[in-house]
Amino acid sequence: MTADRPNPDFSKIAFSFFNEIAIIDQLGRNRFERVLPDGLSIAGFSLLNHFVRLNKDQDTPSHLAKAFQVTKGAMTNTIHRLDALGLVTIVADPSDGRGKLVSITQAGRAAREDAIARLAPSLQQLAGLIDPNELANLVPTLMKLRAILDANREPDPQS
Amino acid sequence: MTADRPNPDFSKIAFSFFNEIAIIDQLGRNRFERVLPDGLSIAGFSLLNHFVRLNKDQDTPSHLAKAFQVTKGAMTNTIHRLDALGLVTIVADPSDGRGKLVSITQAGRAAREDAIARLAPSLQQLAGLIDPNELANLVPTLMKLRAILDANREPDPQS
DNA sequence: GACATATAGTTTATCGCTAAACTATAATGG
DNA sequence: CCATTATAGTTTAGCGATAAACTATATGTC
Repeated sequence: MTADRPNPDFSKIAFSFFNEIAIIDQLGRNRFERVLPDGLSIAGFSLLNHFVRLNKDQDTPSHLAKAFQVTKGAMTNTIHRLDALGLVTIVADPSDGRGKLVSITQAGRAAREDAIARLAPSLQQLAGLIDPNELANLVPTLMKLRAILDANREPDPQS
Repeated sequence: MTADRPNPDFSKIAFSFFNEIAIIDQLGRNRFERVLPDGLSIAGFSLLNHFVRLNKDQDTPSHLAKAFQVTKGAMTNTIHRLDALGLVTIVADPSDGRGKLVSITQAGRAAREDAIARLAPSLQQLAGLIDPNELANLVPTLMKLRAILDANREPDPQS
């Protein structure tokens, strides 16, 4: 007897949810971006971090774009900025004439270390303000939601 | 005996948390933005929605910037775009020579209704994929975190 | 009342992102 | 083998946001 249009409660909840998400993203992004060194953005730092965390030192732009769920254009931009800073190198993929291979440089590793050190005070402040368990408990649910949103978006505009 | 630098667990949790937040924000923003009418962005829709929800029909740009936690420049941009679309009007504040007053127009109310209608299928899809309770349970914690982040940011660069 | 300071809004430069058009190379299948 | 189609990467235009510089009006203080 109901439905046909979305449950009004769900709409309200979803609106609140996405609204909080958007503000937290902005505040979090801002908080971290301002302590990052020189020309390093969160996008750049994340890329460097990716190489270190996964213990890779080579990856293709296309694979990186997928891993970070950004468009190829966005990844081109991020990579080129890091390259200009000497934090990654870009070479042609010998086994695929279309492809390139991105590697983190020694300077890139150092920049990542430096960034982490600079992030520390900010994280430390948060650690004193937020219950780690509360935060930890959120993560699995967020991951699930992210997966649902990811799997159910409009046919890939661009992969 | 520990500490001095942030608990490594907390850092990891915080990284995961903000990472999920960023991706969800992007996916959610994208999902909704693409169904919005003509030149209406989420920023614009949110502003129109603000007027209707709070049953206001006048507000100052400065107050709006604070309400949405964006810079004045961002709000100038959003308002001017809505004005260009005829969805709000901007007049000088008679009681303050510096100020302006923004009002939603009849067309603005209609555009909001239209936007909500267009959002419906997307929300309905989500309602079928996500447990509303799970989502609802997240919101209070997110609000708390948002408040903490908001209260503890670097001295307002610009208010 | 005059000067210093605070507040309202705009502008410009920069960044990250998307979308879409474009180039070049690969893979597929008649 | 050649034509079609898919994939890798780049480029351009546009949007929302920040930061910082700037104009104009208010306010507060001596």
